Amino acid sequence: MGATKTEHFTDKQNAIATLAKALGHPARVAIIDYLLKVDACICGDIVNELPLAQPTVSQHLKELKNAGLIKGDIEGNTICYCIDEKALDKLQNYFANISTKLEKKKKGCC
Amino acid sequence: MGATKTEHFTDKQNAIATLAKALGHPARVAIIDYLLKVDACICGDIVNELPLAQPTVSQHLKELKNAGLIKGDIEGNTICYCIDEKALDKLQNYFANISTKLEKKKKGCC
DNA sequence: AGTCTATATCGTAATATTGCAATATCAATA
DNA sequence: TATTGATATTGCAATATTACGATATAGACT
Repeated sequence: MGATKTEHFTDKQNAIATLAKALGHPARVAIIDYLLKVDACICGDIVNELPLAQPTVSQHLKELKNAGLIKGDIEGNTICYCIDEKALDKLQNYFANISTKLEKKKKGCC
Repeated sequence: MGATKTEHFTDKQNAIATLAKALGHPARVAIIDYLLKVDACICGDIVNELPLAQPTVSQHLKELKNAGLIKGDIEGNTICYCIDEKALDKLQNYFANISTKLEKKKKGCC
């Protein structure tokens, strides 16, 4: 035991959970924030922006990449990371959908 | 080592990470889905809806509650869980904000 | 009081995540 | 081709998460 029973849930639920999990660490939220702040996405200085050692940052970048939240093109010597809009659209849609559903209810017991 | 260095990140980043982390497991996404689906939020049957043992479900509910995503009122014998709109609004705003920022860019290098 | 039902907590095993030093890789450049 | 600079990978220790059986708690109903 100890391993998540992904097979018992729907693909959609697993997909949202995977994306949410990737954002479930402040360093990775900080990375997304930074990629948004920087004008272009030619970024080789993410490591300097974060209060973590280089291998740790590299690992967080890998996880964001695996989850599909960012993509990284090799740009000669450095790597150009940027946000993958598709994944963020998925999340935005999910939460927008929840909000409209909650609007419609509004009678709730609590 | 091994513990997340929350103190090095902003409150906002930590707040989003906490909410996202709470949704970072398919069972918890499934719980939110179920609470949305059910008309009223008088729900004592979440355990029967999930393919997990009762203590496990209880633990997931606790985590959602700690993160502020749901609230639970004791309703005599059972407990009435329902979604806490405030937390979901926070998430929706966060992703909506990202989307508009991404709209404005659009020139990106990737 | 005793029983049933719903939920929480405890204890614990299996697994995953976080963080970093050391090391590897690989393109650019001297 | 040797060196430098940027990033990835490996290996490992500390910690956290996931899951569940056993047990506790507490209201409802005999």
